[in-house]
Amino acid sequence: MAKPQIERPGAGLSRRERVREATLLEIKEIARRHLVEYGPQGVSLRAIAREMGMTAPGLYRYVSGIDALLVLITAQMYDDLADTVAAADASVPEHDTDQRILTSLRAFRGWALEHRAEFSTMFGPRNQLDPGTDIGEALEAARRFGATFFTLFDRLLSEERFEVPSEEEVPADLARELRAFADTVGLSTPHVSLGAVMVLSSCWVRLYGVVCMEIFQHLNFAMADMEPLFESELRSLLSRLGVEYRPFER
Amino acid sequence: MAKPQIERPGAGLSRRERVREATLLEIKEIARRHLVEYGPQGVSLRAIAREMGMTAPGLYRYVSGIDALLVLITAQMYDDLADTVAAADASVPEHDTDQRILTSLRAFRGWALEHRAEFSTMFGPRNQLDPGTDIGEALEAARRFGATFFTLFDRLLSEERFEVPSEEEVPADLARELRAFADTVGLSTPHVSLGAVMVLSSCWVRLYGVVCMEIFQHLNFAMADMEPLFESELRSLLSRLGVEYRPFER
DNA sequence: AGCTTTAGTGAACGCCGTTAGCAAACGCTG
DNA sequence: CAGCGTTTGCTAACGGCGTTCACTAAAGCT
Repeated sequence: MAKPQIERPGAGLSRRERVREATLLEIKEIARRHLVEYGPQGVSLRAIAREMGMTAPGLYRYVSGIDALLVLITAQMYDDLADTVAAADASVPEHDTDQRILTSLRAFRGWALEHRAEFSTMFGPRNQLDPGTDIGEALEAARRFGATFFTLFDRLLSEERFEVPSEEEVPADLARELRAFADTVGLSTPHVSLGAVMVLSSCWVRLYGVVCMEIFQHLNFAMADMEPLFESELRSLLSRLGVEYRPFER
Repeated sequence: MAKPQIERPGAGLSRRERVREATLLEIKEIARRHLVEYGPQGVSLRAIAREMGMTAPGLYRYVSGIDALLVLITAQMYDDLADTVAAADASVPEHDTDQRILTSLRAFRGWALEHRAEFSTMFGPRNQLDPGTDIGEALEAARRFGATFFTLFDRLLSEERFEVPSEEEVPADLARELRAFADTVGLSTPHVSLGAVMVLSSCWVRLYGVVCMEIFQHLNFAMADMEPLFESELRSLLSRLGVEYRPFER
């Protein structure tokens, strides 16, 4: 009887590599849980090692330092968020573009609300980590997350939902920056004009603003529930995009 | 010859209280400098004490702990920012409301750019400090800062620059929150309608979003200079407020 | 002059990140 | 199976941190 040759996670890896991958995963999971429970300051190699039944120096076989570990889990969290948004998008019938957009954007806020600590480290200020720390992995994951939204936007664009500003309406200096932006994120296909990129940027900035404002709690001294304000911004934002707003069904 | 009885800073305070106030000030200044130079992690009581030629426990006569110190300097920074914006506003002829608004908002961004570390601690995520830390002082300073902007807005409102949404256009749940907000910040004078508060909130969220995006560097992997995007948002934001946009003269 | 309040110190505790040297386990090769 | 390099994890140690406590010395008041 031949052994089953199914593609399992970790296929093609030696036993050693598999167990190594597993402990690295455990490290990241515990680190993320500590981040949630004790805040960014509360993530410490010693505490993680303690919980795993080993000592701190041992972790250096897996991670080059605490900063690198934080970068690793940040990447993980971007992937998590991207998956959540993609799942929300996929949960709506394919043809109903309006509802898909709505659901996706609300899923973004929803994830942020349920993962405040994570969201804060992902979208809050970059604390200066000592030079030499490879940030590439997190950047790559952030790019994947961004692509989730760009896909949504691209669909709106191809459906010609909203009026796209002409090239003349985009100031020259802004045009240069938008071009660089579009090139980097892979939005430079022929049918995506600079005006469209401008609209996208503006919308993204607004979404980012409301959600940060809520998660970072900068209005909570005066406003108990931020959902109505979010929905209001969402509505105004979507009207710019030619998407029909529908109230949130609870 | 009678001694001059001029109102000096620290008047009415005993010698002891004056020198105490001075060292407290020195502590805060060094703390803030360390924040700028070494980041939020780099602010330590021991380092501050060392620089002052004393030992860390001595600082506990002035500050109840590191968290409290961070709250103190945060308050200081809000005052600093408020002063900067107010000065910008005052630097423009009184009658030229449009230019005063423009200048003030640009001053906000300008201060943020020149004080990234400060801005990040003020407007970034609230890191959870141990319970019992009095956050009141910073909140009070933040309120003073907010008042700077509310004054600008109030002027626009009284000049009837823009169309104010009617009460019916404000959803009920949002209305409740906006009312609470207006009450807390002292905007509940009769001539400020709920629709006006809604417009103000929306504008503030957008300004906050674009500046955070720039300072926290969440687009800098794809966009070198954020000024054009800021100016573009500013323009669209001001058009909503019925304020004439004028390009930035360098 | 005497007494009280205050400012600052030194020692200590328990955290933390990180490095260096060492011993055991693992897994491959002959 | 024996041998041997590689990988893994440990202990010990260094220096830094926040914070508490007991104590001294100075400052200010009566």
